[in-house]
Amino acid sequence: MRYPADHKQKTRQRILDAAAVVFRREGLQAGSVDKVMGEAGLTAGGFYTHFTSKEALFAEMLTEALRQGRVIFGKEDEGLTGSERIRAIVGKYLSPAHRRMIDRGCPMPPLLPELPRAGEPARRAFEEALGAIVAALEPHLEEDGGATRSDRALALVALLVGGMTLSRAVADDALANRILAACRDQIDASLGAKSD
Amino acid sequence: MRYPADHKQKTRQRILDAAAVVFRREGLQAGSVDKVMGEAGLTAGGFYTHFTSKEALFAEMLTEALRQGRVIFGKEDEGLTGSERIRAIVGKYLSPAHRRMIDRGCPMPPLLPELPRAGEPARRAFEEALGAIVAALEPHLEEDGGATRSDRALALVALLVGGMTLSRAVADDALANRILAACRDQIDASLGAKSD
DNA sequence: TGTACATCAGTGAACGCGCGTTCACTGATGTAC
DNA sequence: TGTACATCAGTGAACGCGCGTTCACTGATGTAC
Repeated sequence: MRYPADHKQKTRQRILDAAAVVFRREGLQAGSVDKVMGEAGLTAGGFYTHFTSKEALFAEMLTEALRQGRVIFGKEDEGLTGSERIRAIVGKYLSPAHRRMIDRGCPMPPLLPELPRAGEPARRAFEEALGAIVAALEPHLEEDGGATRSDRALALVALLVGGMTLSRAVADDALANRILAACRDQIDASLGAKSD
Repeated sequence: MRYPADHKQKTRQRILDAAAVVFRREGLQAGSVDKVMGEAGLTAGGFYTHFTSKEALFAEMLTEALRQGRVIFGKEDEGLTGSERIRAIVGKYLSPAHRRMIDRGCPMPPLLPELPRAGEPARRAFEEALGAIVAALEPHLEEDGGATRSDRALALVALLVGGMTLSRAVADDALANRILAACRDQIDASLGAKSD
């Protein structure tokens, strides 16, 4: 090998990182190969020595972005357990800072609606990631009536994703923050007791 | 006037109806003027006698689709009140039938993530519609601790939108239905008492 | 009633542009001697 | 150490295509007489 062994691999990773930013900001359609390569400091032509197609890049980028998110769900505030742990995660997720940070934030709110239009690999990647997120959350939740802990985790993820999506869709900042607070309060209440 | 007075207006409405279908199915970027006009049985060139731009069509289509949805939130199951009314609305919203019907269903799950990328008129249209939806729901909800009834309505909408988005993003039907059921159960529990 | 005409909603070809993808080439790199 | 060479990641021009938008035109319509 005439180049350092990891040279190509590092470039590939740079393209993946750029794609994560561009696709979250612009969506699957408007996030073009040109824009991704430009964000990575490269030209469009070289793209195909690293990936077979734009669709393949999207699926791999989604897999990795979800894996990073999973780590956050799993590791953040590791000292805490139970409802305290859930409250800490929810507080960070449904925050104005996360709302503003579309292109570095959770990939679910901007990209999930693209999945019904995207290919099978992207959908399967998401299913797997969702399973891992649920697995990370459910030890800290309790059963409630007929609802298992993983059911409660699924509903929690739905509320997080829906709340962030709604909040980002409105133009008025005060309303956006009210939406986030309302969702946090709802979760607080459902965790029992300690509502304010 | 050489044509019937309402001829042009009916065509305009046909284009709006076609746009509602095409944009929900394909998104704002991939839903082209050509496709919309084709869906309406027309050719692309005639579009600009009815609308000034694609962006203007999107904003007007969104306004109308949300208005229709608002009517459903407001009028469906008018005999019922309180938590029974909420349960009826939630049952229809978080149903497998609605999950399958992307292009005739609620415009929020497929289109809200486009709004941060779309123009101001579309965002304002959504804010107004969200206010109306909240107004339709809140009489049937109760305060809980620090959360007002409109806060609870906002969180409810977030859970509906998030649940449907998650459900449509997975490929496996059984998992999709589990997600819908988990969200329905979560809402049931938060309405108090009558959980199963 | 029948014919000539004015209207205008809609057609279809054309525009400049950016898309995803291909491919002949370049030039920085490390190797061989 | 210095020079000639082989490698291959990345360049940039080109492809066919569909986009949003424009505009000269068409032809079905209702009106006038």
